[in-house]
Amino acid sequence: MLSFEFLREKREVLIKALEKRGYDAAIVDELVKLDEERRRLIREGDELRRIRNQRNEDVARLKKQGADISELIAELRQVSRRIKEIEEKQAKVESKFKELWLQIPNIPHESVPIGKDETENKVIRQEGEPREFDFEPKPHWELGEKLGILDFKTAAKMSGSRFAVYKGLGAKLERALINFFLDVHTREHGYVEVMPPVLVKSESAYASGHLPKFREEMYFIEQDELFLIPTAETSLANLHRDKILDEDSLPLKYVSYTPCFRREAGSYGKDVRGIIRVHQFNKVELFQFTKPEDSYDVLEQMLAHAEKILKLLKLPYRIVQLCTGDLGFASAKTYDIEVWAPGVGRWLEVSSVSNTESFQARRSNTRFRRKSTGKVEFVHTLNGSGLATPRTFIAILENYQRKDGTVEIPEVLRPYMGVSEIA
RNA sequence: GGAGGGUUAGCCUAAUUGGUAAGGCGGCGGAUUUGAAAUCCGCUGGGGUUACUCCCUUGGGGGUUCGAGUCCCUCACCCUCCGCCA
Repeated sequence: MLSFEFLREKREVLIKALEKRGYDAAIVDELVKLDEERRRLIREGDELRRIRNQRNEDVARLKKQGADISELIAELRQVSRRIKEIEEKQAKVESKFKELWLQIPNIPHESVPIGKDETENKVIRQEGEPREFDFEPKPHWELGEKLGILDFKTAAKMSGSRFAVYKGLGAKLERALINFFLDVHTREHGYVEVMPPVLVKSESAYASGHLPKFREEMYFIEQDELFLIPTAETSLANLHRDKILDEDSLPLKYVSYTPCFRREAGSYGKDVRGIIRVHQFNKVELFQFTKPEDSYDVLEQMLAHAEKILKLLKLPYRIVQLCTGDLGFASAKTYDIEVWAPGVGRWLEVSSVSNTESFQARRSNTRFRRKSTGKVEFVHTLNGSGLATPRTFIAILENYQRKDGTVEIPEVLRPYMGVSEIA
């Protein structure tokens, strides 16, 4: 959610931002109209309430004196009726306004390149060289099935397409990755480990910005009106909802391992094989609450924290800056990290690091009191995967595969695995 | 699932039979001071307005009333106990 400032004083900035993102800016006119209507009703209602408050004091006083107040009360009954009418109108206008306002995405940071979709994202740099193979590298689903560590047939029977059963060293590798990620971020990068619920109420999904726009992307438990989270970000954005934090406590750094659930509606036929795109996956998520002036430095730090994992795993990757057309709804600036997967011959997104500035903080009403002024301000929130496991799993199988279909385990994972290869 | 108790501002705590939320702490600003402490004064969340001595805010929503923290209904969350389950 944005400050109303953008609707009133900085309307051109808002319209320009929407256009850059490829949104229809016509919604702004409607919002302006509703906002004006809303304010008109507030003024009208305030005036009537002021009269009512004043006259009610007269009622109390006169009643104590034993005077006849029946006329006054009859008059006030009228005033109350009008107040009620106005309040009803106002509630309608406000709910319409809010509905539209919640659909407005964040304003892209000035450093974000303008572009219409993911084809216009910018590759900023590449780290590590893709390995030269003296044989044709196989895709992970072939390697995984042959090694008996991934079972797609059984998963399809149990749960349908886009699921996988991990077995034996496959399951262990998955668990090793999660533990390795958590250990690096808690020990080396100073994050506090958090294990949040993976089922959340709708208001939490609104706060994180996943509702209303991504309703179709989330699994919904109708009986209890709960959503399965698509990312730990959804839960973590609510950690300090409706709180005023101490300035000294910032930045607050959290790391969470959670399963993530995505319906992948509309992606039929895309990445149907293997575990590139699945309905349920594991992810270790970094999340920070910062002061506004620090958030862009923190964005770079978080990118480095996520990169550290790939460096330790010795996997080649590249950093991509998302253009305005591909930027996430809540994000003002995002870097993606893509790892090289030689078996499928593609760069795969394993992390997305975003600064939402105060966008989520407004929705979640998360603020801090600034010591120098004593005033409350919204914090900035940032999130980044550190990392998502399936595509890291893919990259390990495909990059560390041998000609005979066996896979070497990266050095740093061996203490977690207890073995040096999957054969 | 059943019974009872609770939710007041950043935190803590009040509020006769319904008369419009009182204090304390913390924080910020100011006065005083060589500086600090102490003391005193003001401010403290949201909104509207050219502006104000204006409006709103007692967990959410609704109702009764001229007027609701207070009475009624409903929902959420927390605590205690019972039942069920792990």
